[in-house]
Amino acid sequence: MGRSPCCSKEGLNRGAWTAQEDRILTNYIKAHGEGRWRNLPKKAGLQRCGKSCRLRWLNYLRPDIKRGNISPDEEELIIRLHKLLGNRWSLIAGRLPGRTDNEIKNYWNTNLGRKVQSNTPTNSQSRSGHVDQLSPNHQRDDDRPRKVKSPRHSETSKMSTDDNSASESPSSKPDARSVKTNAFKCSKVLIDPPPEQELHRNEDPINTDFAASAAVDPAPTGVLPPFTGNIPADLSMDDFEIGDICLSEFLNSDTSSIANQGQFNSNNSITISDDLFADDSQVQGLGWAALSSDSVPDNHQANAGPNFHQAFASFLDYNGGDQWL
DNA sequence: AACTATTTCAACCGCACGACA
DNA sequence: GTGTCGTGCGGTTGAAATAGT
Repeated sequence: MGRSPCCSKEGLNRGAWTAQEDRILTNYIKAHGEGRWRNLPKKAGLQRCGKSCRLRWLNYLRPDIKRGNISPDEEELIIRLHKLLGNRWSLIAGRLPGRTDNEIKNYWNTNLGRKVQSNTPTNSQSRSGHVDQLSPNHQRDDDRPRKVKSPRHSETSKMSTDDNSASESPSSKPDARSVKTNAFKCSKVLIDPPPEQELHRNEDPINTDFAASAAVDPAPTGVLPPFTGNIPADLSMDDFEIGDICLSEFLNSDTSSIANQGQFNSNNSITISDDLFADDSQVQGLGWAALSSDSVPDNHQANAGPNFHQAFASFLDYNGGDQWL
């Protein structure tokens, strides 16, 4: 397609940003807002590529960036999300307020990838091609003690942003949801379906065996049963497709908005709102997610096995006992 | 103290996608 | 339908920091 490069690279600064460049970029964006990255450097008076400006802002200068070490809770969430999503760092970042995809990617490559690998002795990384992205100098063959993480403040850019974080700590924004919210690139997510006997497939929407399945696993309509354990071990990444938009929307939504999209029923089925059916891609996505099938029945009611039910609940920050509707 | 090896992570790169003309 | 623009994504690189000798 012969695209021209995003900017002429001649005469542009590369490498680490200086405090002055950070200041210029921050001031410009505060005054003019984000976007138009290609023209931004020229207008702001920066000798930088537009992409570089965008990256610097998104990964470092934004006021809602959370700094400091990844907490154990965040780490656990990253592991769980990575298990479901693979290397879709922006999606994962969307569930970690204040964290960037770049930061999570780096953290995974330097810490979690190895940790997860050591916890899963056999071929856990080969399923979808992730957990194998360690660059050569990241690969280690033992469990030597790791260096204590310490700040790598350069004399340049870090200083300016530390000021930033000090003045606007994440704790002052308890409701910050995420740094990035949209991620549409994921084309396929694969999850093992629960064991066959746990799937209440809806072969015939008119004549389903809901009564029988509800008797096996009763739960009040509209209320998710508490999920206290880990993701079921038999949930893995094969044989099961989820559409892009559905999953990203689910993962980037709070439970209140999800409540408008679907409802868990007493028989472990999910009833999907008409709104979702307005978009075929979402229908397919949710259909696959709920049914491990590639269709959704006419009555908009899809069935999910208990395992999938629980996994979804956990990923959506479900807090036991909350009402979905 | 000096040097080398290792680790970390900010920044870069190429590509893909949606919007638009 | 085609090409371009604007943007976002995931993979990779390499400078700097740190640990080890």
